[in-house]
Amino acid sequence: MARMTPDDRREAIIAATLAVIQRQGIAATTVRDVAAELGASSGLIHHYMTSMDELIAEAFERAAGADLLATGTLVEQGQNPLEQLRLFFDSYTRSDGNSGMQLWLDAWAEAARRPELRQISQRLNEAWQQLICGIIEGGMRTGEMNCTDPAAAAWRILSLLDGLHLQEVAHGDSVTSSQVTKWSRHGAEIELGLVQGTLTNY
Amino acid sequence: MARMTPDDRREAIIAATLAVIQRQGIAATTVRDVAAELGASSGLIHHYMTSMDELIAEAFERAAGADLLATGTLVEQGQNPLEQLRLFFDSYTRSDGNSGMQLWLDAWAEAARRPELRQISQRLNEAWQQLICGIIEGGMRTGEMNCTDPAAAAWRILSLLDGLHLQEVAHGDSVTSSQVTKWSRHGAEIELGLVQGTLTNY
DNA sequence: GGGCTTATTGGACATTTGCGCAATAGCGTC
DNA sequence: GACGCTATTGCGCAAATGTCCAATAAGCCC
Repeated sequence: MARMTPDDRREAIIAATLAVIQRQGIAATTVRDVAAELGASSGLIHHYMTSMDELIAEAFERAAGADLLATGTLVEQGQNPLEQLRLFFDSYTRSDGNSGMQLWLDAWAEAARRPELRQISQRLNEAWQQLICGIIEGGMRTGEMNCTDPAAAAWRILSLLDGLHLQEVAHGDSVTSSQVTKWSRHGAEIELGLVQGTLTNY
Repeated sequence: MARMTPDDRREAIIAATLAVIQRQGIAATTVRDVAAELGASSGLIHHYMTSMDELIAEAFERAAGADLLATGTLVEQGQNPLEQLRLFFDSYTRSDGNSGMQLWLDAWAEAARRPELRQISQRLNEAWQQLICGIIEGGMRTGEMNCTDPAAAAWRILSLLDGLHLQEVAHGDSVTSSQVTKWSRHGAEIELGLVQGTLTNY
């Protein structure tokens, strides 16, 4: 393997870890898999990461953080709160199918037993809620949206989305992808006092 | 180890498995751990269970099935759909703190890797949805509740509850237990056209 | 008490895992 | 071109895991 700068190599390792995690899930990811994905030896991984846990935590943060950033950037391009909310749902629902959600399922389950992972998972989830909350507050200022408690509404919208998406990813066909899309938007509509169809037909 | 009836032994194994799962999670549960918990040899486990997956699946089914049955029985005692819905929320929110939900988090995450577990998890989740759906349909007959699609509403109510509860169990303090209680009921109120406070103040 | 059925044992086996370490080789410096 | 630093290798090790199996012994029927 070509010799690299420590910084570059570290990035490459995280990227490779990410690829493996998205393919097999956190629980099934091994040092050897990452090394193979990287095209390097397993010893190299341990030269940069003190433990497997650190590797997993770092990769998860990178992956989940990237999704958040992507959606956040997209939302910013919306001209008004309603359009921002639509962009949010578009981005969230589309995010490369199920691999991203499986990552979250693993993270939530493991959070109870891996403190580092819990911290990251919690921080990112709160950031997602903040993103929605910001849109709602904007919508209340313009009068497009209406609710009594934006923070609570944001948690409900996010949780409904996660809860539905979870069923789709874990069980496949009891809740379908299109139902997740339709139902989560419907939930947001009645939550924010929007006319039915505002988020689905446009 | 004292010799037991196959039926009794099987029960004892499942109980021991459950204890280990609740202590360490599904992913970290091993045959040897279960044997130690049981105070027997590891070989005995395989005399009754053809594989580790079957063992996990059976134990999960027992625990999660019992919760469902308990809530279902409680709901049946409600005199009218509205009271049934209240009993449902009471039962769901109270169920022995977080250990039950952590079990579900493990199950959802592991479902992708353990086919038998996925099947059971899916069946039970659908049963929960059916339970809620039945209440809603009853409420529509009596005119107490109002919604366009009871099945979809049931999935939304369940998913919102799971999504919120998930945050509480995984992250501890970004969403609190009382917020799960309040917010999930609020979601059901607006979902079913109930007056605000119908499910929270009574 | 003898014999039969089978619950139970306890370890063997192959595989996989995270991790460490001595040896190797790539790259910059003089 | 030689030298030194260190990125990289590739194997080895100990521990853990699911599964299997021959040996053992506990209960039951006669």
